[in-house]
Amino acid sequence: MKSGHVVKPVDKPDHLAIQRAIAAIPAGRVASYGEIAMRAGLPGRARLVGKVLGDSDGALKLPWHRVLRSSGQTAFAPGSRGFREQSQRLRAEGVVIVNGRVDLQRFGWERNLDVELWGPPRESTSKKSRAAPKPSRDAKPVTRRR
DNA sequence: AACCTGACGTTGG
DNA sequence: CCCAACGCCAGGT
Repeated sequence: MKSGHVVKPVDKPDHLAIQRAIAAIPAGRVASYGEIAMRAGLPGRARLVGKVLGDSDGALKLPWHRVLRSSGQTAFAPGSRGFREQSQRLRAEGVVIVNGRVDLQRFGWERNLDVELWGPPRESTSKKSRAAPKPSRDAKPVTRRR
């Protein structure tokens, strides 16, 4: 049977790669659409990641709730069904959400070492961050050499 | 085929 | 921090 005029929702290599990447996010950690695209070998294709998730729409057993925007916010409108669903699932895994936002420095799958070692870029207009880069509390004993 | 629409991201103002 | 402009690309009209 070769007349495959019926294409399954997801069977493209790119989609499969994305699904694998999402499935690989450890519980209790989160990753941005861009990171997933990157891990899937598709840099710059964050949108495709959203597409895949939207199409599958929970049909697949993927940890979709661990995928956030690069800002640390969910892709759903605050207060919406999806927003609450995702928030709840994340909290259930121990992910802290403040103002509908997750600190990617702490819960990101691949955290940014630069920030952990050098602290936030430039002095934020905030009150702190003067002379105390102060690594994240759960920052591992990164044997910072050099 | 042109045009619009996204579970997005980055840069600049 | 908010917003606009692009960049990106698969699908639907």
